[in-house]
Amino acid sequence: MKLRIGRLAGETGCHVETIRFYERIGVLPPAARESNNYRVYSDSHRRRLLYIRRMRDLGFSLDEVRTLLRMIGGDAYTCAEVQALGQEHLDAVRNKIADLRRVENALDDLVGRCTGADTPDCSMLEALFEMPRE
Amino acid sequence: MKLRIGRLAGETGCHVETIRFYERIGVLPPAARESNNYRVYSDSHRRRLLYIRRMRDLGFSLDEVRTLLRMIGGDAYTCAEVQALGQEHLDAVRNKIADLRRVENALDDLVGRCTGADTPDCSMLEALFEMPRE
DNA sequence: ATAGACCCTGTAGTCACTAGAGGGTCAACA
DNA sequence: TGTTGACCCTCTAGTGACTACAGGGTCTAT
Ligand SMILES: [Zn+2]
Ligand SMILES: [Zn+2]
Ligand SMILES: [Zn+2]
Ligand SMILES: [Zn+2]
Repeated sequence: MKLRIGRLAGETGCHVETIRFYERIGVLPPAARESNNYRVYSDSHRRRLLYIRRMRDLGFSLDEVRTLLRMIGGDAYTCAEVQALGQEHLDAVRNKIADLRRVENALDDLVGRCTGADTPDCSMLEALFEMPRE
Repeated sequence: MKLRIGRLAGETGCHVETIRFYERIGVLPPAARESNNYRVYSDSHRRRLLYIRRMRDLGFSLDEVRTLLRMIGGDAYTCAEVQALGQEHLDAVRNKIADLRRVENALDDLVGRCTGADTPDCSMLEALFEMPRE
């Protein structure tokens, strides 16, 4: 029921420092304190932290997390707004994947030129020198 | 032949500040100076900068760039070493792509749950609250 | 009494830039 | 001649999302 920061970290799979960091920047509400000034957490904190971590796992920025938390907290949101936010982020992820695939192809091509020999002439390096930009 | 920082930036597609930054951290050798203290660049600087930018476009870190520049400069490298560096980076890129595709699938699933209605009940948010981690 | 596992605050470091303050230099134009 | 504007300079601080100390306090067990 009540747990200290180390146990909360263990149960949510994130570092103690990260929890304190989230409190400092305001995405987690301040924890209650024991008489020795140790933080104590309840189940609602644990749920909220898990929620934050799941959003972070999906690549949402802390700003986006804050936005969604505000929407939920105030109950002043619509499914359409949430969907728009999700779709926008999904588009960003897809763009990043496309970028990385272009990089992957270029790199694959470059590495493929290497003979792997123990000599100081490397066609990958030469190709890099002559490659056009962008 | 001789060009100032603004023109070098224009020709290489990078910002003036970035060039000064590269000089400060030592990936670009210090430029010569005019009597008014303005930096002057020659063709070898331009080639080196283009080379750096191409590596950065491929996602190599500045540390990796430094390593490769050192190898080339000293001529004390083998094709096999270069290939290993390239392959390692390619593997990292592929891992990142795989991560992002998992994220893409999860997000696609979540966004697909939304009805897009103007009401404050959203199955994406609910699913997020119940999702397992990792 | 002392070791070890916790906890606290506060600051600084990471990466690769980017932005800004506060100034100097130079050519052209009125 | 004065002034506008495009350049250039240095130095510092900010970005995101943590992470790593430094330098302490607290609590339990041996
Ligand atoms: Zn996003
Ligand atoms: Zn090679
Ligand atoms: Zn790499
Ligand atoms: Zn919805």
